[in-house]
Amino acid sequence: MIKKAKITIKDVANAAGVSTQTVSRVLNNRPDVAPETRETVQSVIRELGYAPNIIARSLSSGRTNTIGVVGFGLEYYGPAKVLTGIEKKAAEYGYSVMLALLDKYDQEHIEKVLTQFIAQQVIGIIWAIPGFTDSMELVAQITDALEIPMALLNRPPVKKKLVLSVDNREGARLAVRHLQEQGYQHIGIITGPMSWWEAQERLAGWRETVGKSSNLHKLVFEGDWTVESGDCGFEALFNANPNLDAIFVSNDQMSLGVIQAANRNGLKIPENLGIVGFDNVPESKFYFPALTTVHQPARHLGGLAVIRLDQCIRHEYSEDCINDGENMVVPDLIVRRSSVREES
Amino acid sequence: MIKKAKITIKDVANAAGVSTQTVSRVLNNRPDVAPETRETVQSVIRELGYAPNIIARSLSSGRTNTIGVVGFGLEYYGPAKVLTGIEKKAAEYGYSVMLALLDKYDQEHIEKVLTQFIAQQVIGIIWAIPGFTDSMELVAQITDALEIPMALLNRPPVKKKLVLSVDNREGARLAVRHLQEQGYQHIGIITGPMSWWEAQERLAGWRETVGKSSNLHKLVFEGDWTVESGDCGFEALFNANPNLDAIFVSNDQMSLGVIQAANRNGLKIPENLGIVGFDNVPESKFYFPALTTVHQPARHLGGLAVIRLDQCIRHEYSEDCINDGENMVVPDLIVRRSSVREES
DNA sequence: CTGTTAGCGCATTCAC
DNA sequence: GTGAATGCGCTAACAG
Repeated sequence: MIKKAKITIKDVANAAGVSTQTVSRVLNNRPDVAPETRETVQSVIRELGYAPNIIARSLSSGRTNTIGVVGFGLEYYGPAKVLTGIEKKAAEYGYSVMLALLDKYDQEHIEKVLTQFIAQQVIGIIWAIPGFTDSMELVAQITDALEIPMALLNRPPVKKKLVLSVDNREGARLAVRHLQEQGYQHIGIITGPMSWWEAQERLAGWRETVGKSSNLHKLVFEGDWTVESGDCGFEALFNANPNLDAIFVSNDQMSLGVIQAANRNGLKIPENLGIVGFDNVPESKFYFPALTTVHQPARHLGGLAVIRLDQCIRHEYSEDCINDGENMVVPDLIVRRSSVREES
Repeated sequence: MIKKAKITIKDVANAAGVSTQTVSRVLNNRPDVAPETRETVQSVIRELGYAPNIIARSLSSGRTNTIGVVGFGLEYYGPAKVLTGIEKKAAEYGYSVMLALLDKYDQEHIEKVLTQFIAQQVIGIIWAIPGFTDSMELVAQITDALEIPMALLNRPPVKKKLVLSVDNREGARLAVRHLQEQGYQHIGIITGPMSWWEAQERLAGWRETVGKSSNLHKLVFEGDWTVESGDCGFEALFNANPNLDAIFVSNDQMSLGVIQAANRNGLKIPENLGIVGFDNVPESKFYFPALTTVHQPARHLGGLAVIRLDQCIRHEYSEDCINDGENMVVPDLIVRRSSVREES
């Protein structure tokens, strides 16, 4: 495969009979070019099939238009949707997206990814990794030193940092209030792993809403997001609370486990047991019964991260005026069969 | 936020009392540097926290280490896993990954993405988009003109092109043969949209295996990958074939629809109806009953794409010696409850 | 409005 | 082994 020598701005300039500078102006849509000159240059560009070398442009101008995205657990629905939202909005804003996936979450791997992005001269970074409370310090420490605009997703607010999150606590409140309105009285919770900030927030929202009781802890089971753990959670909660009549389950996969465990035990949903999940994965609509669940606007969150990051990059948004409220996206409740008792 | 002036190779050279070339040599692990000099330079690099500017390196050397990945439908399990496989292997091989997502599949959008990648000087491209037969021509035409190593995923073999696929046909054969071995006699199929090559291949594998019959077409229902269409497919197939006793369903989501339709109609799985799905999504293990399904090694496919692309880039693998067999990854059957009748 | 000069940070020649 | 010159393709700052 013989490569045609790449055509450069110089070739275009020669062919058009102008200087490279003029071509550069046309490429960058500068106003100070005579309309005819512009036309001529543009037609030459088209004829030659010229495409500017972004690498050279970046080196010369001292800035890239690449944002680095650090992702995690793409095989899950939420993270994949966040990434989709990021990419779409980035493309719209003219940014390229460089992707790095993290699976180990220690200093070595974090530094490696960040070093790579810095070497690539990314103009901003989106840290699309769930907040694990056990490594919060580590991330803060490393990113503090960074002098690149950075958006952190789904973790507790940090002073002077751009953090964007789904309002998990409010989502949990919505779920529990709905169950209460449906007449359920003893509402348990299956949480995610407590090392996840999101899991903690959902638990907090539940706790706020169910009210006080001396035996609240008996209503809590810590799962690990898997279907299996939902199944276990069902068994454990019922053993501890024979009069349990509803469960707020912190994600949809675990809800599936609960549904199946309930079926196995001859419990009717929603008559004997009300269930609300979290995520609104596409399948949840087709669980049996259809699952009431909290919809996370994950895609919107990703898009918003790009918008804010862009504002930071253009110095139109500073850490000093960060207001948590505007960087919280609010989930909403999708009511389906699993939590609605028939009128009798 | 005051930016420290970026430190360059020059700063390192000055601080170490050597020339920039020597630093460059150390950076690139060239052999022709005195051990002591190397040590000195390395310690200076560490002290200053210097990180090489990859942009400058790329311009100077005339090659990047960036591969462009064009993706589609990340919110689905398969594509997300493929992307994960690509990223992991790319990182291992020292490539950066630039990601672009396509949702519209017309000439304009395709060209836009490709133009962007070329401008970014990517050294190779992975086209991780399902083969839609209605736009096969378009892609071929556009990529033919491209003089960049390129891997195409999950589409029909093209002469002189690097194409990597899951062996969908073999996957379907495995599924149908298994059903036959379990004693099922009348095996229908719910396909994906026939505009997808993967759907066609699964259909072909089914057809090869079920044997001849004059009324084969009555055993086929075209779905659209959604749970809903699985439900519809169940109804349609049973109306057309009262003696149907098994269905090969072309993905797991549709299988869920079938399972629920069967439950609703009082049909027992696997006693009255055997089901085999395709994909092996994590939930399929917890469907009720647990779903027998064809596991796609999607992650492996992504990794293999990087390996082959790397070989092409290094000219160790040429289009002339492409052998389809070695670029087909073979799925395997995960046998669970939904297709295994108890011995009586 | 347009051209000239300079330099981005690094790697690739070649000298020494 | 090491250093000096040169240029990658482009844009910024000036001059005209």
